[in-house]
Amino acid sequence: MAPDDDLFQPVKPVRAYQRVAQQIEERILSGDLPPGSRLPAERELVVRFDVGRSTVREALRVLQTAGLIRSRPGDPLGAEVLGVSPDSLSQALSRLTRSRIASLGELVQFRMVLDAESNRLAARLHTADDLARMRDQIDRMERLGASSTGNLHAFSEADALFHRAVAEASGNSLLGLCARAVHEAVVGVIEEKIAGAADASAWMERSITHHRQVLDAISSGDAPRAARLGREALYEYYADHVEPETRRLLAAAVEDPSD
Amino acid sequence: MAPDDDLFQPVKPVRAYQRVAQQIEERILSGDLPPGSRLPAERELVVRFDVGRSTVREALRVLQTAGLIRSRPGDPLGAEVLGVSPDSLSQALSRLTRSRIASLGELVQFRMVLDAESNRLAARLHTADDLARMRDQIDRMERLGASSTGNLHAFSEADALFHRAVAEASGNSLLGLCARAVHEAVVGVIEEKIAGAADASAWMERSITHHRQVLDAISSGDAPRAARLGREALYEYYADHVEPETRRLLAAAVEDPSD
DNA sequence: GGAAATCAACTGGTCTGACCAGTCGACTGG
DNA sequence: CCAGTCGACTGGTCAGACCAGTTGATTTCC
Repeated sequence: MAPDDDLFQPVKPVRAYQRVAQQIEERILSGDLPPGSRLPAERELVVRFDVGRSTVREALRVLQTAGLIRSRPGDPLGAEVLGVSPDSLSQALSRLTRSRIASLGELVQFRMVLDAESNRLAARLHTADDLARMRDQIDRMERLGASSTGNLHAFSEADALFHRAVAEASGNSLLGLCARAVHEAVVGVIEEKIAGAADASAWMERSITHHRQVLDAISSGDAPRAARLGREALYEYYADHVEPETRRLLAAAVEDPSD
Repeated sequence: MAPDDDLFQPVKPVRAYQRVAQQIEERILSGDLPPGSRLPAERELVVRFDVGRSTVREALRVLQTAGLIRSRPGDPLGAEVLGVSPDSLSQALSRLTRSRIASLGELVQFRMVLDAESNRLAARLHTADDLARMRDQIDRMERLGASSTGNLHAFSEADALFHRAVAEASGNSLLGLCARAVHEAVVGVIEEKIAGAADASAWMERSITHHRQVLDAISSGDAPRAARLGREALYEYYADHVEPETRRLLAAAVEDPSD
């Protein structure tokens, strides 16, 4: 191996706040500071790291932006460790979309891929427990839908939990995490545009039917059908809301002849 | 619609630095501050926003962490606007992995899904230009491989450009961006463990062959085959390096009967 | 004795003012 | 015309102060 010019590399200055943030992040990611535990107070960190308070605060700001910690004025226990969350993921995705680097259509198509693959893998690798969790959420959705109080919040929470159960069954948490992040990014982009557009109870009805079909496909191990159902549902739901010029992307993604 | 209790929602305090950061981010994402343009100096922002310098600095720190701006001491022009970059995406993914929320196996499996879907869509939607770009990179890889100088850096750059070309052809930039982010996260996790392990020139040889096959499948519109090739290559390359207990995940992902 | 009001000791959020090392452009001396 | 100097910036850091809010112990009042 010829050590041509890789021997010396440009040295980049490391700011004090970076060293502080990195040390704390290391402790959190390694598990030394589990979620729920508390960081020392800012003024305490100042003496421990031997830096100024502004430096500590910039470090904490970075960690907070990354969703690793949360701080609240007046809390005598110090900042709370949250652990790793997909928040920063969805934030990054939402930025990509809002800056029009990625269109809404791409976002939805991306989620179609993610959901379809989650469903496919879940159909293959699920356990009885996984199926029970999914069934529970569908039952809950049904109760909420029947009561007609229009409690959409609880309904979409059950929906989220269903998807989480599928992601767990798939064995790949990344798929579920990313799907959730994409979903949040989509919501952040179109927001109210959909919110009250359609008749809520009719929509809930359809949603429940769809979830039942997915559960059926997964529990019977029909991977291709589970995947296709995931894609179709998203297409049906979002196709009318994406930019016309990207709709063909969705169409290409939904009509997958391989399954 | 029953406005039960959604009428009033808990009000959450908005910090001064958040308002500052949000205003600047808005200008960047909207295009008012295109990449390459400059922000006013910190002390200038202080008077414009009418806040303290620490507040301005925390706001800039947040934006810098998100990869939206870059600042350098002494620069009389102020912080440089970078525009939206996928850096924060890969950073978020890398954190998920390092915290062992996502295992290496999941990461690789995730990339299998991403690459396979990129290839699949590229096989359907490619243009002649796309194909030319891919061919260019393969040619470049071949020249680099033949010269046997072992310039791995340039080789992997050509590899990255090939994948970017595929992502562009697929019409979904998100797929490529995420794949790249995952790739960086994987590299960050196993790093040298692979670097000099195998014979470099033999590996380049195989890599070139694989890329030729993918290009062939894409240009002939054979979507299922393109997808399968993408999965298999990753499996072949990484299977030995993931944790044994997650290898079955990879196996489940690679042997997709649907294509 | 027990519930309610009070208070002191914190917390994080913000501001001010200062100093440093580095960068850059203009000025200056050859 | 070029090299060196110098001063006016920059961002990075620190110290110290004040504020509003939370908290828990203390005191007050029924």
